[in-house]
Amino acid sequence: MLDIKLIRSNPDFVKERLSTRDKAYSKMIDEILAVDEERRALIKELEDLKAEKNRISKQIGVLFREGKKEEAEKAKEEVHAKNKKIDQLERELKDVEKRFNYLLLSVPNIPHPSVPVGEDEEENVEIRRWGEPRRFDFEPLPHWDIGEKMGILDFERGAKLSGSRFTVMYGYAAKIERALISLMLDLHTKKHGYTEVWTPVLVKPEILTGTGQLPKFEEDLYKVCDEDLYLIPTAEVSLTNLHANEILKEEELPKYYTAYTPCFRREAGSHGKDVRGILRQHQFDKVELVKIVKPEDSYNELEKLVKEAEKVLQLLELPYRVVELCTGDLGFSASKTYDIEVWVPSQNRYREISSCSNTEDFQARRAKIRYKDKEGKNHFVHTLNGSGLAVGRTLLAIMENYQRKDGGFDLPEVLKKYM
RNA sequence: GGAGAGGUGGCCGAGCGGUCGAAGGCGGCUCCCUGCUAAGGAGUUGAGCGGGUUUCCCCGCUCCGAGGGUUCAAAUCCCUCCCUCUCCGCCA
Repeated sequence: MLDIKLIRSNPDFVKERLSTRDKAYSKMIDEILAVDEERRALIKELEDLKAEKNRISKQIGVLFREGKKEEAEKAKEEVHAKNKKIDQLERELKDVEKRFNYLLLSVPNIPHPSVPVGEDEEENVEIRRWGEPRRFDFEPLPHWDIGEKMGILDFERGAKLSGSRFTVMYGYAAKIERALISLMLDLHTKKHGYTEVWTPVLVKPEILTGTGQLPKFEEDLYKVCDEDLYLIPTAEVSLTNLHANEILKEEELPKYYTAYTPCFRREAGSHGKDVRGILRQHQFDKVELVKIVKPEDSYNELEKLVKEAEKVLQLLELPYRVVELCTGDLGFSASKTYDIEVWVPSQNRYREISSCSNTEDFQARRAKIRYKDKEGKNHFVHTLNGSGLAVGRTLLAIMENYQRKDGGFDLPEVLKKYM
């Protein structure tokens, strides 16, 4: 959520920056400003009335004590009248506030000035590459062929149990999945200073509002029936909201959290995209990294975060590149995002395996995560998140990059001790 | 799921219709005392929003688990919900 004070004091700046995402936001800002004005006028009127009412009410107490019954009764009537007006104004304000909040919650974050301006992923900027894509002396197979032939990936039965984009894994594949999770968690906790966390995967709507998935992206989420709970699309949701509505002490920062969780996404709007294999599933495993830091540190921390995620691919010796997302491809909550893309031989291109973002105070403001500085003043923290990494996609990358001519595949050296 | 108890400021804990944003204690901060430390003394110490002044000062509104209700007036009374604890039941 953007600071309404910023929108109020500098609407042109906000519009200009948001237009690099999409031109349509300009109109939205104007609407917000109009509703905000309406809202504040109502608040002023209401508060003046209440102040008056409170004053008289206190008097009534005094009058009764002094035995001035008649005067007290007269004052009662007066308050009665005020209450009627207050009631009406309060209803109006509630309406206006609802509209105001919805609008404000629907505005995306302002891209950092360093983010390249562009329309879509075509205009993302490659930052660096690591590793050489392997040259095969045979035609490399897609992982679904390898997996089915080996009898370790079962798409048919996945569909039987749950529908399309669900997969069953047996034996070797299931075990590698588990080994990868351990490898990643060990790396981040032992080498990068993260605290391992285990979280619920069902969360309340306000939690998803905190990180930005709601109210705008409800169609991407699974909601349980009979209860007001949603399945998390990423552990970023649970981890970041750990400190929702808290005021942290300055010396508690930074906080580094990592968690393995399954993630659930409806993949609405991705019909026909990546339908084969395990690249895009409704349920997938991910090890997530979340940082809660002081504002002045957040961009340094973002660079570190990307490198921490990259380290996993380096250990697994999988070739990858890092790209910086352009304004048009930036996620709703992010100010700046680096994607890590792993080499996928069967597609002859790099595919996203991690997304690392600094949301600055955008999520902190929604989730009310603050810290108290040495002078006792409260500030919003900055929150960052990144995949470290998407586990299913890592498995897929291993299967394809390490595949052999005989239809099997080798195991990266580091993984062997986890098997 | 059933029965009971309870949810108050950073923490503990009093208040049970007006004088309560809330006693008291602990903790934090400032000052005094002190050769230093400990002890002692004095003061101060919640958050959000709106407005004024424009800086860190003032004014107003709101917040005592959440939401409703009664009342001129609710932390205090009533209703609903949520959460915690104890016991029972069920269960991986």
